[in-house]
Amino acid sequence: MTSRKLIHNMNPRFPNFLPLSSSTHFSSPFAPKPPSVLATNVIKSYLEAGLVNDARILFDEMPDRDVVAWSAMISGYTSRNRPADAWAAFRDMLPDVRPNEFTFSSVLKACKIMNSLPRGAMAHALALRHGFLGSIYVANALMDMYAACCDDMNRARAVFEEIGVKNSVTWTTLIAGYTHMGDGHGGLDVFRRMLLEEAELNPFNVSIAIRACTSIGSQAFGKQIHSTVFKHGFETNIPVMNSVLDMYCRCIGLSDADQSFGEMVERDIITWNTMIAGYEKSDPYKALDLYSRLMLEGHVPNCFTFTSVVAAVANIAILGLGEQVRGGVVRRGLEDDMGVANALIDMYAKCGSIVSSCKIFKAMRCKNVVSWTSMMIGYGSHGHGKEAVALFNKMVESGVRPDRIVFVAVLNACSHTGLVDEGLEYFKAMVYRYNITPDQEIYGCVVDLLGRAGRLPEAYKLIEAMPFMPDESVWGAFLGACKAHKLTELGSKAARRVLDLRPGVAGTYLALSSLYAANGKWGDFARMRKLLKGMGSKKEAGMSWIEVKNQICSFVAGDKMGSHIDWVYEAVDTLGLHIKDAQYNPDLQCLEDDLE
DNA sequence: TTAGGGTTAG
Repeated sequence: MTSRKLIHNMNPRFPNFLPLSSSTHFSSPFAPKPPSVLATNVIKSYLEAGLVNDARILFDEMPDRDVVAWSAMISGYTSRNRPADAWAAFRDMLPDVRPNEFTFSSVLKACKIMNSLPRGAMAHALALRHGFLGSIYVANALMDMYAACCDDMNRARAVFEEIGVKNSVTWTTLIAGYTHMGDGHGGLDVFRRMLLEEAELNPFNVSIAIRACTSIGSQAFGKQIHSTVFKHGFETNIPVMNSVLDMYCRCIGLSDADQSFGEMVERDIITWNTMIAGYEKSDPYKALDLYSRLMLEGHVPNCFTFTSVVAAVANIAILGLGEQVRGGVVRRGLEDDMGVANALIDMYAKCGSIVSSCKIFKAMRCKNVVSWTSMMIGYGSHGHGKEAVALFNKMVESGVRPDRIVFVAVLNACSHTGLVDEGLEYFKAMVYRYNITPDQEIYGCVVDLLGRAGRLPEAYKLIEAMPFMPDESVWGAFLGACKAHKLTELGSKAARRVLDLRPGVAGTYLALSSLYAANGKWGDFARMRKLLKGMGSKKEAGMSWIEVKNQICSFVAGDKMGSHIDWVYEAVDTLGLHIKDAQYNPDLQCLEDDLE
């Protein structure tokens, strides 16, 4: 039966409609239901089936829409991710029908989804006026809304403290509020208080508490809660075990995660996604193996799966493999997902095809700050610094607010393109216009920016003015610049600071020795080399790789690659000729350092 | 006849 036909059958203007007479008694279970109840039931069925517009048509044809019908419609819009329609319906009902606690809990959820504090606060005021703040449903929904819409937990906390008799949802909502905001310690504090007040553990509060442990990297608490999982028999609950797996992947180790994964009797797509994300960086081949296995077991990969699988391919950097995975994305109609598209931009750039990155980026209908950043980093790593900087300006023009990571990208692009003054302007804008507090990474970028351009006194001044102790990455950038510009005095000063922070790092001694060599200080050079030999530790080799027929061949300076080494040196000679053609005199000293 | 909390990415 089509929805229109059904609506006609239900409509009081049609003869087959059940009439509502004053003699009808509703107390008996066999008594006919009033029309509004029947209509609301049909509306609910439509909403459950996802036929939101049909539900609305029927709703609009109802002659007497009571609070239940309105609440069902508002709740339907909210659960079908149409929060603006839910809010509009809420406003429309107010002049005629008095909302109840069901209405408020649904509309507050809509405010949460819209991330709209003004609307949420208005709903709060109305709930107060109508006297529904005593409802635990309304109070919990209010807490949840404030946790999602505010920058801190103060308002959510105030609502929580006002609740006389808290239930398990109250506790879980507050713990989740802190944890999702990034305050895992706050979440765990509430969890501890919950235990002290002898509230019961359940799979909801346990899984969010594990997530809180993961967010603060607490192995001890994480393991402790994992043992609680067994004590309470939650090891068969999939969301709980998914949290446990994620905690092992991020905080403890992949082999432990693997063990728990193997012990799970039942798994869902999130289980597989968690493991794939866990392996994506450290063992991308294993991540791809899991991807194949999940499909063999009958699961359907989703956008989360592909985001991690595409990232794994980016780490392997085989373009052919990337094209295959992209085929899977397109087959499942997921190419419009923002997360997947962002991962594809990064993957293509890392596989060497910046043109494909550009195509994906340009085809995106919606872009977020990650999309712009991925494209900028792609341009930067392909030597197109000016394009990266231009993209930053375009991003700001399009109304996207830059975050700290975008500034890392634009500062790196400026640094590699020699746009020093522009880079300094971006640094100032970051601090004063966007109120982003620079961290070690940002200072490292600015030191690198100034250092590459030879403006080392300014770089040194900046380091001295830092409001916290510079770490080895900041000093490392400075040392690199001293080496490039052959400034021995400043360089050895920087090296001493790096060694104070991280003693025994071979790379620092190596950088220092080449600095001495570049300035003809052979005595100091010999002393450094002797020290290095005595340390017995080696600098981590910088590795290069090339894709040949879908296979990756990696090599380091001085590598013996059998018969292939001749090809490599031939290619290096050709490059050398090109470099000289471009009127550049290559510095071969650095090559010899690496060969030591 | 209408309402609630947890897990995966960038």
